[in-house]
Formats: sequence, structure tokens, C-alpha cells
Amino acid sequence: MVRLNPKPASDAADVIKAAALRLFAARGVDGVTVREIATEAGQKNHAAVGYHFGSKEALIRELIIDGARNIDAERNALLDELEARRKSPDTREICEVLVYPSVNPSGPDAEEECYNRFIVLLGMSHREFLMDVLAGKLNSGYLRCLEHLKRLMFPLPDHIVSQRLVFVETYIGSVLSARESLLSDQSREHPTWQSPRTLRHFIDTLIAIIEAPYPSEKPNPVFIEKEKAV
Amino acid sequence: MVRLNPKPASDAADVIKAAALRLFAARGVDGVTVREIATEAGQKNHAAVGYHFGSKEALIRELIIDGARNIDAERNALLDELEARRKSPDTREICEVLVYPSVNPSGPDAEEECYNRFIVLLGMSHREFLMDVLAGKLNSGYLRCLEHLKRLMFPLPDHIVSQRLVFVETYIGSVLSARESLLSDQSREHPTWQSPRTLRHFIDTLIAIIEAPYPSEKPNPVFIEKEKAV
DNA sequence: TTTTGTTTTATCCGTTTGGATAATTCTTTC
DNA sequence: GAAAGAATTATCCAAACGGATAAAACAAAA
Repeated sequence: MVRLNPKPASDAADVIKAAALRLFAARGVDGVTVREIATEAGQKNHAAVGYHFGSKEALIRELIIDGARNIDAERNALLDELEARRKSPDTREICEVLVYPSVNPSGPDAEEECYNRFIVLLGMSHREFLMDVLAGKLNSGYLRCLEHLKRLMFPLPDHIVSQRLVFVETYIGSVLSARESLLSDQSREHPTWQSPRTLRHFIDTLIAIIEAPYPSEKPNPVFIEKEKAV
Repeated sequence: MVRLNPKPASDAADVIKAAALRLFAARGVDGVTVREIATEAGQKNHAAVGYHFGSKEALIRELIIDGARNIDAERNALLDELEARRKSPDTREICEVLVYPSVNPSGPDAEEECYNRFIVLLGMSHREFLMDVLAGKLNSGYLRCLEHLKRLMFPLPDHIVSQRLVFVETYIGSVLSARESLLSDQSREHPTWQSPRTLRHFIDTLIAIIEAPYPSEKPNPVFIEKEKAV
């Protein structure tokens, strides 16, 4: 059968995907059963997940790939645009390329945002599985950003640069996750987190990390021994 | 019966606690069964968890409280010391109070560090439960730090300050979690993450966030429409 | 309308889960 | 050494799990 008028948004498989992503983002993949996913998707039977995706694990794989593909495509498109404009994008532009594509991976009028929470949670609890699914794919845009940042941080020693890039990656994932949690929390209102100003403010602090002075000041006396204890 | 020669370190209950914390930190509370915990603790039967703690949930509650109590006590002690020295600790000192007590909550010669990963994961997947267990307790040292930071960020508008404090909290949790993951990853060597210099470097970037300039520059042209899409 | 292929439904299966209980072993006190 | 309390062990259980299958309902094409 060939669908002439495809309605992907209401296709059962897509409804299940969206429901699964929402639940996985909120409670982690181990905290959600295929029965819950089916129910959340309006299915009256949990076999739907098995039918459409083969298994719970296969569904998770698809969700990972879908989001990563969207984000990477948008990052690459933005970078192409920036690099066409001038050879060397500045720190703010690269940070914007890191942040904005992660914010609405499925377009502005999409459902609730969940992908960052989903991935961060998965990366903490099932890192090997996540790495295996991505396996170096779908991160070319991210890597291009890292190259730009290395260029922009040039005077710093290599090990400081790579450490700081880990800080940056971690910071982005966690703040975008926290933002999603706040936005999807129906019990309270979080008006400021809806605003584009918040993301701009976040990017300000990202830039501050990248441009932080080095080398460090000496720690204060009370903490010298603390350092040794580590 | 009264123990005359208590050996808390080898007490079965404590061995179970340590094993549970390690597993929970690595895979989340939903990814670990009481059977695994018992096995990891050297018990030949999973009933040990039920016997010593009543239930899996009660064990989790104890782990949360234990770590939070240690961290809060150390934060308060450090703050007392700093405030006795002079009235107004600076930003670096407050950041040190935020970071160091979270790093080795059970002392320098303690087992593998796990608490940050455990709490961050739990906060993402079971926030209500975590909040219910802590219920405003055991965070007095943290709140004192926030008051200092508000003072130190004075010229900034209120909503920017509170937003930036959320960034800071999120950043600390995520980087310390990531650090723990790297340190406990036996498959590769991560020598620089063992070094006290890494924490000092991290604190540099924390300070950079707090002291980041405000108001923001205008975003670059490509991203103006991105902002609207949010 | 009939046919054909797809999707949804209802039901079942073997396994694992957290938790409970009774029997056994260990440790301390008298 | 005997008694008593505490900890460990060996089983057991109901409920929930992911997954599989066959029947029923559906939609498109002839």
C-alpha cells in the first residue's frame, strides 16, 4: 500500500514516538514501560510498540537518531550560512549554532520539547548504548563548532581548551534539559523561561566560560588543603 | 545487643549503601534491581536490602539524606570560617564553598565518588520524590552561598540574578557528575580529571558565569529569526 | 464489491521485579 | 557453654515486565 495523502503527524507510529519521547524525557528509559507508552499514545494495547518498532530498544534507537539528525542538519546549515558570510564566525555565533538547533529540533510549531532531557538522561544512565547508536555519526555540525571554538580560544594551552570544551558541552546539555523541565512543568508558571531573552542570557554565560581568563588566580587559603584532598 | 567494637565500614548495611550508591549513580534508580545491589554488596540473597532498609525506596531516601547532610555540614563549616575571617567573602570563595564539599562528601579516603551523579540523575527522573525527601532541609549552606552570590551580583536586575543562579546550580551539578563519570570509567584513563587543577579551572569558569557582562550584545543577524521561533 | 495488505485489538507466555517469610548461621552476653 | 538477639540464607509470591501471536477491524486498489 502506498499512502497518497500521508498524515505523518497523526500516524500511529509518530504518535507513539512523540509519547515515548515525552515519557522517556520525564522519567528515563528504565522508568517507563511499553504499556505506558502505548496508553499515552492513545493505543488500547501495549503490543503497538512491538508492532511498529520491533522492541522498546529499537524505538529508543529511532528516537535518538531522529533528533540527532535534525539537530545536525540544522547546525550544518547554519554554519554554511555563517561561513559563506565571512571566513571566521565569532564566539557568539558559534554558541548560537550550538544552542538554537538543540532547542526546537522538530521545528517551531512542534510538540513539547523533550529531546535534550531524553539525551542527557540517556547519556548518564546508558552512555555506552547511546555512543553505540550514534557511533560517530550525525555530529559533524557539532564537530565543526568545536573546531571554530578551538580557533577562537587559540592562546590557551591544549589541555585547557579540551577541558573547557567538555565544560561547555556539559553546560549546554544540562541547562537546555533544565529549561525543558521547567517549560513542561504544568504545576507552576515559568514565564521568563519561555522568553527568547533567557536563551540569549544563557548564551552570554556560555561565551563567558569560553572567554574566561587563564591562568587561574590562586585559590583562597581555606581551600588549599581542600585541593589536596581531591 | 550493643556493639562494643563497631565496624561501621564493613557493616553489611553500609556495604549495601555504598554498592547501591555506586549502581544508582551509574544507571539510575530504575535501572538497578535490589538483587543487583545485594550481589554487588557481596550478599548471596536479595532479601538483605529489605531486611536492612525496609524497601528499595527507603534505601534511596537514606542515601539522599546521608550525602546531603555531609555536604551541608561542610558548607556551613566553611562559610563560618570564611565569615569569621572577614565579613564579605568574594565570588571565588563562595564558588569554592559550592564545589569542594560536593566533591568528596564522605572524606578524602572514601570510596568512589558517586553522589553527584546519583542526585543529578534522580533530580531529572524523580524530581518530586527528591524534593519530598529533602523538603527544604539540609540546604542551609547552599542557601547561604546563594545569598552571598546575590550580594556579589548586586548591580544586576533581580530576574537576571535568579536566572543566572539556576544556570550556576545546573552547571555545578552537571560538571561534577560528568567528572565522576570520567573518574569511574575504568576503560580509559583520564589523568587530568584527577588533578586539583581541573576543579580550579572549573571554578574559574563558574566565576566567569557569575561575572558575565550584562546586558547582552545583540544576537547576530542569522539568529534573530531563531529567537522568534522559540 | 471484492480483494489485499495494513493496523489495531485481545490474549497469552516466560521472565523478572520488589517484597515477604521461615529456617539457618553467627555473635554477643550472661 | 547456654541462651538470646541479630544477620544471613534459601524459598516463595503476586504483580508487572517485554515480547509474541492470532483474530478482528480498517483502508486502499482492483
